[in-house]
Amino acid sequence: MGMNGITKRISITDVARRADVSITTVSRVLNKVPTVNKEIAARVEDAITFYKFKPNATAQRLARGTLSTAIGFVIPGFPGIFHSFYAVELMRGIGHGCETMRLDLVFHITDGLNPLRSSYAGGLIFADIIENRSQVEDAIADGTPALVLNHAAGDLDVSYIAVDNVKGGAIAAEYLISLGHKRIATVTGNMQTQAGRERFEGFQKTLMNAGVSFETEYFYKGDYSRRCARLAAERFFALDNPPTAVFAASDDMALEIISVAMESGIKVPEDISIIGFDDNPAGLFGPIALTTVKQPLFAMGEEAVKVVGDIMQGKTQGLFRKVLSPELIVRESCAPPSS
Amino acid sequence: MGMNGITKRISITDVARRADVSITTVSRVLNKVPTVNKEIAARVEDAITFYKFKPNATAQRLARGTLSTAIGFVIPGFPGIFHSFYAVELMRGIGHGCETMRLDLVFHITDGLNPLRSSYAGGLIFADIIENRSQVEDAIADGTPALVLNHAAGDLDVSYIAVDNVKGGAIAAEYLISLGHKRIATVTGNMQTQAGRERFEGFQKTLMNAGVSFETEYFYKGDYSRRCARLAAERFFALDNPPTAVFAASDDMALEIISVAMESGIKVPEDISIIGFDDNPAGLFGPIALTTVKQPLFAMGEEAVKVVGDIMQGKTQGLFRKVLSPELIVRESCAPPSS
DNA sequence: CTGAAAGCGCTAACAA
DNA sequence: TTGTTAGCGCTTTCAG
Repeated sequence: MGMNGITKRISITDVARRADVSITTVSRVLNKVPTVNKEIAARVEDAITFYKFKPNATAQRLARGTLSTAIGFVIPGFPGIFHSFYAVELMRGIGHGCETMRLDLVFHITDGLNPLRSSYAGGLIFADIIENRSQVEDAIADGTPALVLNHAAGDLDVSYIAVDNVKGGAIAAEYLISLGHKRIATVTGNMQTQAGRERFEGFQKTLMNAGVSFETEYFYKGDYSRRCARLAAERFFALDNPPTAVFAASDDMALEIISVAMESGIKVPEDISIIGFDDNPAGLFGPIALTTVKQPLFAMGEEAVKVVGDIMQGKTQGLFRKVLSPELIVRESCAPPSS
Repeated sequence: MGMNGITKRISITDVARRADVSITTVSRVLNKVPTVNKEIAARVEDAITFYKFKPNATAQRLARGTLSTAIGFVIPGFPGIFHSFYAVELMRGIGHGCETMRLDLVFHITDGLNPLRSSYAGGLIFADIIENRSQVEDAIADGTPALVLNHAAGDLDVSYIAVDNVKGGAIAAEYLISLGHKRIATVTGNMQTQAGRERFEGFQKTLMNAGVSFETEYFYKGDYSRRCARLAAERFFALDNPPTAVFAASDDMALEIISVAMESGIKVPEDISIIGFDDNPAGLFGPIALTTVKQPLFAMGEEAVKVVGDIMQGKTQGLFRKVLSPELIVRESCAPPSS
């Protein structure tokens, strides 16, 4: 039970007084400058532990002139963002990057409307641009190093690391077509996201180019969530002419579709092929290993930190832009159509 | 294409010079002190936008004497932590709490071994204590306001908000017993966590007290993940004398067990009852709504911020300890045994 | 090897 | 209403 009382915060001066040295010397032992007399150093150490003294990090930064060592990670706070494999992988990558670069990681879950309270941050990483374009613009305006993930914001003067989602959608479609499918359905991602729109675009174009017709009844507008996927699956399966394959814009959705299929006695991949997007390890378990399109989320997050960190530290300048290629991962959930 | 060149960081002095006023006046308009002459204020504003001046947050803090306004959230970095509904709900609650208290949220994903680089933080919230007990002890030692979530750390001089997990396990067992089940299995959570151990303890004790025998073949040591749950389910279902009910220490696991059951043609709840833990909304979708034991994760996170924030701001002192009660949520996945 | 002194960029009395 | 003057707590020359 800690004793109470208004304990005034102790500072380097108190320590210096108690050790009977100057504050400079205390500062030296704090910073492990080797040229301090052993005995004096010991005395200082004692005083430090006596007072449980912890240097004021703010004052240190100001004196050292080190501008903020924190990176802000801004994520649109729409419900469910956290529950997506996408956001979580990004976080892990960013967390890891910050750990290795010794940067602090500050989270900002935002509605996108209020201007970010971002004064603490030396750099900003945006998880995507959804309704928060103005925040990105603010960052650009006041010169804060910023990078946008998973959204090739070519119209803004900002760095980004994105994935070629058009290609991703095309890869899925091509694979399904190559297997011989003609009746191919899709559940899209959230169409507010560039990724969602582009995956669908690549998918649809590829179908057209291959001369595979795309019925509107094979289209379901989703939002990456399992819930939507279930609804979509139920609708697809009830069709007079059900699809023989479906492309889901996230693995979570693909997995849910498999569940619905099994519940209805529809066999995967014999009766229906399912391909996902993400390469979520959850796809490895379950009844059949999921065929999917992989995107390197963790690596993106990690690289984002490196880029922004380097700009913050003045090692780099200018815009950094990179578009990564997604990759087909063939497992067990797709096969040629039987009907 | 930004012009390059070593642009020296501009400070309040530059702005003052350009607006031809004292830095105090600039400071005033920065802080929206109302007593500034309109015209002068406008001149200052101009200078500010001209230079794209942003006050140095570090210097502001030092001058204002406001100790850190950041709360650190420390989560053990074991693989999969992020993928659990548990961690994610906590995060949401904490994120929300910080937003309303206007505190910054700094994440620390830690292996538990290295002493936290936590100088930035005015307070710390620990997601649990797993292998990072020493970090909690450090915080206590240097007087950083700290709170542990989901772990009643009575042996440490620290605040906590926990859930009565013994009771949670008991609630699940009681319900199953009341339905008439005699062959009840369980997949536990990670036994490194207090929650995992206590849930099992409450479950087992209740069975014993009710005179329901508990076979070791009905026990599977899990880790909250779907993967373990699948393995457990496969083992349970293959038993000569399979259980008629199973208690899973997380909804994720419960959901996976339902999947395995359906794949094997076992009907839920007719052939087997399943009860989970968490009240994960995912349990609402899927083929049958999941019966579960609810714990108020979001609220815990939110309250934790309030507690730590108040201590940081000197509004409160002393230890705060609270144990919340879990609650039975009856839905469709449990029924009396048929055999 | 140690200490005095001058800031880091800003805020906050206190005067004017 | 505005400016002068001290600091906030620490680091860092520069002498000694």
